[in-house]
Amino acid sequence: MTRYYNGYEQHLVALDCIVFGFDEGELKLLVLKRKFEPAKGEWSLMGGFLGKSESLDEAACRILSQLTGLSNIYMKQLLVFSDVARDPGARTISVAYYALIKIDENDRLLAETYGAEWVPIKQLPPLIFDHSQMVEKALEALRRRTSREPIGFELLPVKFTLPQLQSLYESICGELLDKRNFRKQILETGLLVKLDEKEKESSKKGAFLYKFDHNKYNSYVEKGFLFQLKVKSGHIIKGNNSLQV
Amino acid sequence: MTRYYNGYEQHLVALDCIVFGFDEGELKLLVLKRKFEPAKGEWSLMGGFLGKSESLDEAACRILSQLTGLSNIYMKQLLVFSDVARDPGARTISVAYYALIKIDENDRLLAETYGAEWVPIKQLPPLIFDHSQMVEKALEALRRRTSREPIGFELLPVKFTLPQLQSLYESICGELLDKRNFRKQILETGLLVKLDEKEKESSKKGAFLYKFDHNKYNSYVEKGFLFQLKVKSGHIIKGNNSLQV
DNA sequence: ACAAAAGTGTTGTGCGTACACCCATGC
DNA sequence: GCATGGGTGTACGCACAACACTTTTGT
Repeated sequence: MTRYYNGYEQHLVALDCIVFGFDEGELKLLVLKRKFEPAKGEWSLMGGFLGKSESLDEAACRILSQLTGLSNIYMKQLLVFSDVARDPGARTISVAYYALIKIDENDRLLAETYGAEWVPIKQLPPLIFDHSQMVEKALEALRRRTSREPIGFELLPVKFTLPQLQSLYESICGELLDKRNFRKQILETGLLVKLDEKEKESSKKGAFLYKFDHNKYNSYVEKGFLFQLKVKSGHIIKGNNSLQV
Repeated sequence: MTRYYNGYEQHLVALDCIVFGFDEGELKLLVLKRKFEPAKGEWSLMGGFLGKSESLDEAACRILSQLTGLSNIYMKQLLVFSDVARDPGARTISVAYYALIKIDENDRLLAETYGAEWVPIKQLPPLIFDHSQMVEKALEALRRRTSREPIGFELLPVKFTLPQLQSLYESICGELLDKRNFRKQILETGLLVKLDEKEKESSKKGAFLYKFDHNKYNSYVEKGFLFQLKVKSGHIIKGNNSLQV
């Protein structure tokens, strides 16, 4: 390939990955103790640098997989951070990605192996550089997308109960929702398939398991239907305003 | 500053700017005949490279001002494009920005001076590289933002008429709107100030001019109000489905 | 006088919201 | 038998969509 554009500045291009998971009824974030200078030992997002022969999307997947062993994950570009002094190690620009993970036992072990940790988003430690800002932006993006598309399902196991789903939505919006309205709305979409099994971990009665109908969803999307999941505008119900994500 | 991160690949970081304007009742885009190789002479967005001592936001402003003489513009980061082969001139990644401009006579001359041209978005010529994709994404972003915040006003002169405003919204959503519903909704926000002047260019009767109340808007935003301008879901009225942007 | 665009109100209905009680089970 | 969480239906009010005629003025 002929080289044009000689004489222009070149830059280190980093990627940082905000990895969301949902576990024990809480929205969690995967963070890592940084293994190199500068800021070695401090909490950080999963990061790495863009290589010569890969797109950013590819690099993001590679980095996530290198640092956690995870693959096949819903990932999305968020925003580039480019303050000249954002990284004391060198002038870098960093492209933030966010990822939604269905945490399972396997992933929990993997993350541990790699020294990563799932931290409830309400109890995040301070992160290096501008990583906390990145998390803030990612949360806003997650909220916005959740109200437009059913991406919440990317955070749940294949089989899940309605109370789990509701709890997930509540964690994301930071508001408590009315059980009956929630169930009505979510079932009305026709995108949930009720299974014949019950989950009996979290209650004596047990809750029915559902799965998300990806095929139906995709065919709706092709037809141009939009899903405005209306759960966003739910109201706070029992004086508990302290639910903050 | 100590240098860390040695040995990682460095990259050319380009910026491309999708500049929207609204003129003669149409949504338009500012495009440019490229002045250098590769693809010299073909239509392209306003572009340039990130410098050593500037953030992307700063670079975007600089580039827009260098290529068109425009400054003080609403600008927003859109998305990074990073396919390895996206630019035949060299491996570059490009950060797309979009800008909203109040076209006035002055700007029209400036753009001409710089060899830029305002083209109706319905009649865009093919653009180089992945620039057409960028425009597509920018349009989606514009539509989304328009339904959430009153950014449409960034595209109109300080004083504007309601028919103009409606026509702008129609251009953006690609749908015709009902006059009465539109006026009711938009006036109900309380964000428009009716002036004592009429604009008489486009009709014999003349239409009252309004201005947008930025102060009121900002104070609402501070109080945490959200503006869901509901115009998005307007319906097509007179069988004219051909309005496509 | 007529063409062309600006301006103006009302009504129906569907959706979102609020709300309270029974059910199944494990201990 | 009781505590715990799962599951269910209805009524009200509002906000959105549909809809047609009058006004002004330049030619």
